[in-house]
Amino acid sequence: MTISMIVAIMRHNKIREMSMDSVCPHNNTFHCGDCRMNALCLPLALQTKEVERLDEIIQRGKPLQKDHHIYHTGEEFSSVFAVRSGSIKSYTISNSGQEQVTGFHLPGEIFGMDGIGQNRYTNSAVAMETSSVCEIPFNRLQELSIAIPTLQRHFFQLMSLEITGDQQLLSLLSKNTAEERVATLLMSISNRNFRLKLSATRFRLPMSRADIGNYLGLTVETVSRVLSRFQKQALLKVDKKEVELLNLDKLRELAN
Amino acid sequence: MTISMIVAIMRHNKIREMSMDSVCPHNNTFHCGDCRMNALCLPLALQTKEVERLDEIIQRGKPLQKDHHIYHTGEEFSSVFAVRSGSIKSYTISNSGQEQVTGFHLPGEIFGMDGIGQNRYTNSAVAMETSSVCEIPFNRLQELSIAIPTLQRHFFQLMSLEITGDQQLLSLLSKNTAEERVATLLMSISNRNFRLKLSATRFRLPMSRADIGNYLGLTVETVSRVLSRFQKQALLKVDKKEVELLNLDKLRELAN
DNA sequence: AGATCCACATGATATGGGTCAAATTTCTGA
DNA sequence: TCAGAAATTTGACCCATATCATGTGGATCT
Repeated sequence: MTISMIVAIMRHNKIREMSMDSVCPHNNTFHCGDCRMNALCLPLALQTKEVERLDEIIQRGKPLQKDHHIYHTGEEFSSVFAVRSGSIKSYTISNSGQEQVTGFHLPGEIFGMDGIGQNRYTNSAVAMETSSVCEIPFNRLQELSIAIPTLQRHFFQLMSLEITGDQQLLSLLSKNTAEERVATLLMSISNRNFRLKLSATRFRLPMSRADIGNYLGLTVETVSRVLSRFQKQALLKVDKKEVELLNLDKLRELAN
Repeated sequence: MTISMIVAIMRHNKIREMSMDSVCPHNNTFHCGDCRMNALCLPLALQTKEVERLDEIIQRGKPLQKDHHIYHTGEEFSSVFAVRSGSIKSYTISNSGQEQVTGFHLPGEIFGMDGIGQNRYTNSAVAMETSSVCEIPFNRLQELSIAIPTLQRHFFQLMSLEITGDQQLLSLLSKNTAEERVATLLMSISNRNFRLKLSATRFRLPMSRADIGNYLGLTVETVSRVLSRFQKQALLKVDKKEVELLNLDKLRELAN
């Protein structure tokens, strides 16, 4: 028995396990209507009947282990994805061959929209921890958008928000110091956790220091030093990936 | 006669002139079908009949003088715009109160999509020279997208391309040197000029050095020094805003 | 349990581009 | 056409962050 066979079996078992875990008792499928995320995710702004139609096209609960890819740069685009649990990292390989982290995706967030423009993904997407995602075939979503104008509008909005988010990040990288950048990322995660009804002050960073640095245009060393400095100033406490924000006001001020 | 009156008259004459210049002989309106840009702009990928329907909703040829704004940050979103002639700059005011240039728009390009997400423009848009733009009311465009799925798809693609473009810029800012950044911008403008069937090697930079620096996350001084250095290395010739690219290979290599 | 590896932390040093200053050129308005 | 303002260039110096080096603790494999 080869290693790849073992991996395949493990993967298969994992899929079973995760599916069971989220299954609707009577018919073995899981619905957007039942998902914890439905107030934040695509169903947002849809009516019950419409959610049911969206439900039909979504392939739910794809489970993924840490470091497993959802798609790679250059692969043919077919779907966008919603994070159901865990966390996903998007990145490209820049012209000069280095990785560039372009985003971190938390539950309820949609990713993969970069693939629409050229009909292939420009980013790769990888699970930063055990995660599950819903797959939304884009052709079906387009059709449905014609039938449900609210959905079309909502999706235009999502893409627009991605644009403005990237532009804010541009501004951050081009005008702000290392401390401001790190504080901004911490506040962003804090706010997104709050939206998820999780603690805004105590959470686990799903990404490595290297990913943080890459995303913020800094080196690992700088990220590490900034976190140490923040801890010394009692702005927060870090222990490995666990963070506790102690002085939200000051951090918010840094993040501005 | 006051200055503002003279300006008003000049402006009026300018409007007349611009309108006349692009007027359809029989009914005093200008159509997408006749526009030089129609192979690059929104009508791309539409059939003749469909272009006529798009035509009906577009307000064409809004003329603008240098430094006139099309919209400001925070204003209610209503339309996206296409550049017909001239060039437009998008920028936001960052949290810390400084200007952040987020894009330069050349003829055939669409801008204003940042407003969709929050129903207000997050950027301001200003003419960098005498320009004209077509206004596309977004509600009408959405309706039309339902009737013409090709248009819906095309618009999704446009937005996705804006996302990937911003992400490439992120990578540029976070990983590349001043020389690489400037070379990348020059090659970008060169390529876009080529697409417009203009010279790829000799053109006028519509933006100031300050705008270039701001866009690329550099100071004016650095931009100026890089251009001088490039000239010393015979990669190009700059005379004020006129540029002639002399060594495309080397510049392309820097831009990678 | 020991060996290996990897993420993270921290110190020492180097440097690209920022900052400040000043000269020069170009634009603008009367 | 001229004066003042604005944009650009260039030089000198400095600093935030990169780079290089080394150490430490925790995880993984055998």
